[in-house]
Amino acid sequence: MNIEETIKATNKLPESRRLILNILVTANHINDRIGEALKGFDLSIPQFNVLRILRGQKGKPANLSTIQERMVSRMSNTTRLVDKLIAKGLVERVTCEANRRKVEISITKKGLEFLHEVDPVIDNIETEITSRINSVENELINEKLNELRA
Amino acid sequence: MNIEETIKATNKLPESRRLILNILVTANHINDRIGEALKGFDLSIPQFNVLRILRGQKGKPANLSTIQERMVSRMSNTTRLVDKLIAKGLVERVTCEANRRKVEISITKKGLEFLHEVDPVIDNIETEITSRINSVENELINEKLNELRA
DNA sequence: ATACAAATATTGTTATAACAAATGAATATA
DNA sequence: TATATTCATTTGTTATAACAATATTTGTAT
Repeated sequence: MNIEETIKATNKLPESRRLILNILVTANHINDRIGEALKGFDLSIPQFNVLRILRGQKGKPANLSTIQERMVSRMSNTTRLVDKLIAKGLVERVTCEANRRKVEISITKKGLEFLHEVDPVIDNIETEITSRINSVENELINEKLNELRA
Repeated sequence: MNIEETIKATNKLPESRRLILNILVTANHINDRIGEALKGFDLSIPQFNVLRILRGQKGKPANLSTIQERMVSRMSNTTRLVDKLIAKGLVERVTCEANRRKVEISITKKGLEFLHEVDPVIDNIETEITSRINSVENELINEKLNELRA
């Protein structure tokens, strides 16, 4: 289904707006699918995002600003987001000794095990969605999206 | 800049996740740009979205469910979103005589004039972003995004 | 007609996000 | 060294979103 149908646009959209809307609607669709799956794990998308970032650190702790700059969707209060993950025992935080303004945040063993359970569910969704186009097309869209953000 | 750099991914991303992340990050980028511009008009993105939907009705009022199914980002409480627009005098609501469960929502003259001011600002952003790729590429991405949502 | 179910919107409540201000620590400057 | 400035995070407050429950009207079956 094309975007015009999807959002039931009544009048013809200019080419620029059509692409913009399509990207936004598609992103929304993806978020809905992933968010729905994460609900089964009592995890929000930003929380999942932070967990993956911390795992990506491979043991090395991250401070708040590092997390923020790597998040898909930048957010104002990452502190409280981390608080939630700490409350669940998935993450831990110690104040950095070298620079006591900073904090060192890292994923716990429990957090890693938890992610390990969640991963395949999300992987399935991601591959299911992207499998509808081929590798060449995938790569092309990647390039073009990069250009749009340039 | 590619997504790996943009989100500073430490390890190589599988092709499926890379595309998914790229779409999400790009959508976020677009929303940030548009949201920033709308702030000058004291308007949120969903509010702007509703106004455009109502204008698209060309005089014919819309009820809540119609608005919801046309929104880029489906939301649970459209009632209160419309309330905000009514408070600003940009929209009006009367209960539908034919089916008194429904309401008839329409954009006011003031709302139309207001949109007319906002439009060029958003148009500029949309064309500025999309002008970085050509028409053929634009069309191709549109098609492929449609397939991803299929 | 009456009762029951479905449609449509609203309201209440709780969680999350956005924004601004404040804290505390490090660094630069005089 | 004292003071100001900047940095990194936290906290308070307000706005918005998500979720569940509640009207209210309509449609349907008996």
